[in-house]
Amino acid sequence: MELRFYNTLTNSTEVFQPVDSDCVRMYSCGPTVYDFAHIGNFRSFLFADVIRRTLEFFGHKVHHVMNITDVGHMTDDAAADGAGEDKMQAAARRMKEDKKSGKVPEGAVQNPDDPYQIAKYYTDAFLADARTLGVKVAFEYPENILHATANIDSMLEMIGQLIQNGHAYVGPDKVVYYSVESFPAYGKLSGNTLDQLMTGASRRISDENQANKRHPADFMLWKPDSTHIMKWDSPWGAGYPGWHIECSCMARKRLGRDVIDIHTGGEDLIFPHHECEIAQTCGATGQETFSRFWMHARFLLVEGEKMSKSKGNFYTVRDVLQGRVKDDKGQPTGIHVHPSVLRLELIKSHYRGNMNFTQKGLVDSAGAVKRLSDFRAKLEAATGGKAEPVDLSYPILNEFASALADDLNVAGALGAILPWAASNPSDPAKALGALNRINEVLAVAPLHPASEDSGAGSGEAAEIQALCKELDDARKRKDFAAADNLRGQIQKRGYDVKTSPNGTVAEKRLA
RNA sequence: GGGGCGGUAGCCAAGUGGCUAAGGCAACGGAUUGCAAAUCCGUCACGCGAGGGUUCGACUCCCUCUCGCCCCUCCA
Repeated sequence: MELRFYNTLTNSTEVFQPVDSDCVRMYSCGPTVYDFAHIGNFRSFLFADVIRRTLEFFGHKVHHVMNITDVGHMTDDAAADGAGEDKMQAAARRMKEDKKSGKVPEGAVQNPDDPYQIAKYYTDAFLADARTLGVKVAFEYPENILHATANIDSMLEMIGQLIQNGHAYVGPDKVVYYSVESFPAYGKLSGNTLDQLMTGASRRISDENQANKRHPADFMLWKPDSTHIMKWDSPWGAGYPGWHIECSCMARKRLGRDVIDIHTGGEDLIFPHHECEIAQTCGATGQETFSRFWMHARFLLVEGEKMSKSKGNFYTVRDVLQGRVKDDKGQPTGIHVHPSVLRLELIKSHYRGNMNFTQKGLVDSAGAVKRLSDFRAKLEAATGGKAEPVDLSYPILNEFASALADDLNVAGALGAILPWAASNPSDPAKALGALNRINEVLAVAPLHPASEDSGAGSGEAAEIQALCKELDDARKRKDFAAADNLRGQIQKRGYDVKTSPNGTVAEKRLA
């Protein structure tokens, strides 16, 4: 089956073919580790995960690499926003407050003034969240998730190559800049052209800083700064690297190719980040192409609005999982969300449209996850767990695959399998085989055990069971008022109450 | 101002130049139930942001407008 992806580089949907047929090499822009990653970040990471899993579904071997930005970049290279505080310093300040208030566990970060400790704290949190949500590459740390600070050498090497190739220069301020005019293709990815950028509407670039550059769009590769919180020796003085260079270097180094297959990120990274990466890599390698495909996920909205801390709709993964999503009255629901539910919620709509994250959507996704899980349980019961492998000629699998092959149409794929998951297949062993393959991509059923929810406490489970027993007793003696009351109590604690042949059963709600 | 993406029922969300515009949720009717839940059966867009144009025929192609989102500053 032909795989087609929308390529930001050409603004069109193209048939995907790897450069080398042995393996697809893809790189995803990962998180900065100055704070917890939020669900918008994870929409992008999960989008990359779905690409990877889809490629694997179609039989490709995939080498997926992601970066962790732990260099203490300034909030702005040119201090144009007035603050100009180093992000790592800001994190340190926040960390000290959080330690005082007990938000950071005792001993988690010994010394907040050590940027590596802060980076480690948030890196660990990111990896934990990513694994909880089934992001495959997170299980390949540290081989395929690379720290920028561990790769300064290759950045220095690439900067040297760029100077040598005439793509970079040392400005009067001793800063090493990339010369965008030396790279004619600059702007191809984003559609921006140099003259348009020059007259850019933002006007937030300081004149002082611009005076040192040959062109206003020239960007920093290395900044000598002996006062910076994180600094390394270099031929251009002790300092730190520009933001864009790490991805160019680490993709090349770890993937072992000058030209890779797929590069992913959020839509905001198209310009300047990815544009600059292309200029750097191609400037250094002399190739015309850095990545054949550039794929970008649109932004996530929360209840129809931009996510922002001031609006109170800013959620981390753990906020959602631990029931801190607010309902329409602005109160936390208190209902723990199963990771599979959040995963599905964040991947279920097309990546090229804005996604609206809502409490209602979460409940919706919980229903879908439950249906798929119940379906699996039914098939396993019917077959004793013995699945028969099926190929793409199996009708449902074919529909599922066709949708995915068409620019990652997850919603279309779900449209095919959800009614199927409510049916009674005549060949349960084959159906189970199909479900297994489908789940390689979706990874939502069975519910993976990495759930923090599983620690709900055996005490609670026993209590709920006792309440169910009481309920059954009440029903037996036809004390329906008491029964209704007990049912209400159980429901209030986040369980669905069901009547089964073996008496009342309570199931924890998934969202 | 420039570059890019999107607007499909109460909500989420596919899709196609021409059979009856997927699927899910919600809602409604029925079976079932002490009542519910779960489950099962059924109903639910004469319409695809607005207006033009091309066409035998467009929601799908073209133009204009409009709304939303991202970027031109760090940001998934």
